Amino acid sequence: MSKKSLLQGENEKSFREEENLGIVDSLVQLSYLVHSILSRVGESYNLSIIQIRLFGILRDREPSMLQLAQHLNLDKSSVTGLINRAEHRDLVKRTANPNDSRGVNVILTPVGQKLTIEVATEIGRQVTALADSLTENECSQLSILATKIIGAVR
Amino acid sequence: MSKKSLLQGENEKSFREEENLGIVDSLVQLSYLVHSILSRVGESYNLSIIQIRLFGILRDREPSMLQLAQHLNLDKSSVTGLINRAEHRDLVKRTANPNDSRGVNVILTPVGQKLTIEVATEIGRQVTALADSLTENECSQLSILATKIIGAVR
DNA sequence: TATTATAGTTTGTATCGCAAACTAAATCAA
DNA sequence: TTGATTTAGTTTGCGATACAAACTATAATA
Repeated sequence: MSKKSLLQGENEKSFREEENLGIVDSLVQLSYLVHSILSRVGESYNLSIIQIRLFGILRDREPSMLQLAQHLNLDKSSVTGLINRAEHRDLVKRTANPNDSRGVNVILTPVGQKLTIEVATEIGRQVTALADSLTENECSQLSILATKIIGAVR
Repeated sequence: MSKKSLLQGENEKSFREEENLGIVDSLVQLSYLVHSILSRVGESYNLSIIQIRLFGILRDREPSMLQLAQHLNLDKSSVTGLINRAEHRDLVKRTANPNDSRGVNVILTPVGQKLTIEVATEIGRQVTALADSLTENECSQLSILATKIIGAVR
C-alpha cells in the first residue's frame, strides 16, 4: 500500500491507479473532505470550524466555561477568547451559575440559535451530497461502520 | 437517552434509529476523530495540522510557493509565513527555480524528511488503532466506501 | 479561621490566515 | 526594442486562534 499518499491533501490526484487507499489513507482523506465542507460552510457564515463545534455543543447544553474547554479540548483561556468574540457578535451569552458565583454558563442567543440551525442544515446538505456517489445500501453501511468506530472510542 | 449529536436537530431525521447516527453525523464525528489524531500526533512533534499537510505534500514534490498555496488552499502570503517558520526550524528549505528567477521551490531538509516519516508512521499507527473495533471485513469495507467517495469527488 | 482548590480572566507570546501594497522578474504588444 | 502588463513572492497590518503563567474571586477544607 502506498505509504506516500498517507498525508496528502484532498486535492491530490497522483494515486488514481490505486484501486483502494487502505484504511489509513481513506480515513485521513475522507476526514479532509468533511473538514473542507465544514470550513467552506463556516466561511459563508463567517464562522470558523471551532465556532461551528462550539455552536453544535451549545445547541443542546448550557455548559460552563470549563466544560466547554473539555468538550473542545482547549485551554480555559482559549475558551475565554472564543466566547468573548462570539459574545461581541451577539451569538452567545454568559449567564451566572446560581450555585457557584465563580461559575459562568454559556448559552446561545436567539441570533446564535438561528445561525446554528442554518449552518447545520447546510452542512447536512453538503455532507449528504458527499455520499451521493454511494448507493443507499452503501450509505447506510458506511454510517453503521463509522458509528461503530465512534461508539468504540467513546 | 440518546445523546443528541453535534449538528443534527431534533426535527431533522428524528425517526432514525438511535443506534445509528445517520450519514451526516457519523461522517462529521468520524472526521473530528481523525482530526484529533492528527492534532495529537502533531502536537507530540510540535507540528500543527497545516504543517503535517505541508510535509505530506513535500514528501513527493518540490513545489513552488504558488503550487503550495493551491495544494493547501491558502493565500500565497500565508504560505510565505508557513515556510518561514518551518525554515527557521530547519525542516524545509527554499531553492531557486532555474527557469524563473522569481520562482522559489520548497524541499524538505534531511531533518524534515526524518520527521515526516516518523509522523506518518505514528499517524498510521493511531488511525489503524481507531479501526480496531471493526472486524477485518468491516475495515476493508469501510476503506472501500471511503475510497469510493474520495474518488467521486476528484 | 487559615489554607487550599477551583472557575474564570488577563497578559504575553506564537501561529495561522487574509487582503492590500509592494518588489522584481517575465511576458506581451506596439 | 521599449513600454505596459502579468506573474511570483514578500511585506505589512490586522484579527482569530491557542497556550502558559500570573492573577482575582469564590468555594471548600482542615
